Amino acid sequence: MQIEHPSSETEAQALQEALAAQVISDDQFDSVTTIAGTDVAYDDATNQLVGAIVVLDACTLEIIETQVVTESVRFPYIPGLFSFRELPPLLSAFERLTHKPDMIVCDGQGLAHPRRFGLACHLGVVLDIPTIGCGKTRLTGTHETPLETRGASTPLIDNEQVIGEVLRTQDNIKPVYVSVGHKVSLSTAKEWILKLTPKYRLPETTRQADQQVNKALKALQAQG
DNA sequence: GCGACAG
DNA sequence: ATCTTGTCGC
Repeated sequence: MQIEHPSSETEAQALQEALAAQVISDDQFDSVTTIAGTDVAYDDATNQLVGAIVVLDACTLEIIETQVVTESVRFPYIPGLFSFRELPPLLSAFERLTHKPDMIVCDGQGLAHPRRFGLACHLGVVLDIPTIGCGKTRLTGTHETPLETRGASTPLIDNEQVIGEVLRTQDNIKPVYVSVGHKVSLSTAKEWILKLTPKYRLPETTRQADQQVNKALKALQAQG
């Protein structure tokens, strides 16, 4: 599976604007028994990207399957055009999965994006799978600071619209930025992120994917 | 014009 | 992302 590879920034933006119309921001899924996390890291020495998808049991959060791939960079990192860089390795990893997840939590924004089409939306639309965006830092929008208690949240606003939720996942710890990816409502996305953060700031899905990516990155650097 | 800008 | 200074935040 491959996405279209834009050859310019303008072309990429136009593609996002066209695809953004396909995003569904309501709950459109049945039961969620497995949930996956994704992460991508960059290796300076070889100019390659390492992408990982880890599938967890949605109830016990035990790991069911892991797939890690290493590929050459096809698009530079440009804020707002993040998905064109990270999607290729993630799609490759997804194709290899034996256990296709019922939902995916992405390491980045969904609708909380200048053109309402962040990585989570792009992955969700391309795979037609429910996705949630959960970023560590803000890309766009303004917000009040949520209370310091776990579960507290404030709306993320851009152009008079609610594009996401700033959610405190642990007491006195910096909040995360939750937004709709595809086929999952904002309120449902928020519930899932809370369920996936019983102990740490970031969702277990993201943490496991991050761990796999760094393990592969270390192995890559040990070679040459 | 300057600053800000997911990873 | 990664590294690092220094400590409100507009």
